[in-house]
Amino acid sequence: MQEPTFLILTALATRPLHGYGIIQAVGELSDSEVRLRPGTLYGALDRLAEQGLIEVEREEAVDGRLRRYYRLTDGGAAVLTREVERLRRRAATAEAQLRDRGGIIPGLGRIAPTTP
Amino acid sequence: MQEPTFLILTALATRPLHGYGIIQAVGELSDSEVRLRPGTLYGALDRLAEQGLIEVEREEAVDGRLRRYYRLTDGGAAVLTREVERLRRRAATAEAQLRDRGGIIPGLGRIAPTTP
DNA sequence: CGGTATATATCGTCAACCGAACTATCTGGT
DNA sequence: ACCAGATAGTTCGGTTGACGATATATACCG
Repeated sequence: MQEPTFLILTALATRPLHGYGIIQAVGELSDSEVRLRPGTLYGALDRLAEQGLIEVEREEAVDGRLRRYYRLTDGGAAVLTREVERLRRRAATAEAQLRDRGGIIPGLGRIAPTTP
Repeated sequence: MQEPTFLILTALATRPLHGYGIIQAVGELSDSEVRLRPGTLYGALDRLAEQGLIEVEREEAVDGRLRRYYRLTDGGAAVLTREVERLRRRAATAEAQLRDRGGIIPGLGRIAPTTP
């Protein structure tokens, strides 16, 4: 799962949102690091709905404009939870490897100290 | 950055490795969850070298077969470090959102405003 | 009256990953 | 002696998902 998809699920975790609301929520959740584009969003929305991770909660007509609200399904929440654990494991593994940067020589121990 | 790329950099963090060694290391680092394919690896290797995140350390001819060892550059280590922090932040954000699933906190009521 | 914000849809493109096939050598088992 | 399997690298074609751009439409503010 890529970052935009992950953030869409994250945004929908607390409450149902419509497309534009998701774009804003993702911006806030990522400290404005990720700006979701419409092309990314609506493609992802269709895909995630097809996979059953999200579903249309309701469709509202506000001033003649359609607002389609999406909700995270239980299945989607489960997938997101697993993904969170996955990210944590990856981060921990990489950090451990980075701490060993410089490497060791068997029998001699570390030659390059872990530079703080 | 996607998972295979992330794991390649992770594998190279401790010591230089040749292509096949990277495939094995990624398998171990991911608890056999990720099996890197040659097509993924060699494409990523070229790309990462072009970006300066890794570099060819040396080329060894063992029994007539070439072994090309790649090393993580300082720039690559910096990028990987930033990526680790990014993953942690994403994981923390998603977890916080998931905790709010349903949105009601007993005794306090809803913290975040409802759907606009 | 024009710019910004709200809101959704669609198009073509590109990067990255994936599976598979191919070559080649060394090692271990039968 | 032979074959399977591990080691090691290259290449190709296909698919997915993200991206940028564009289009449409209304509301609000200065």
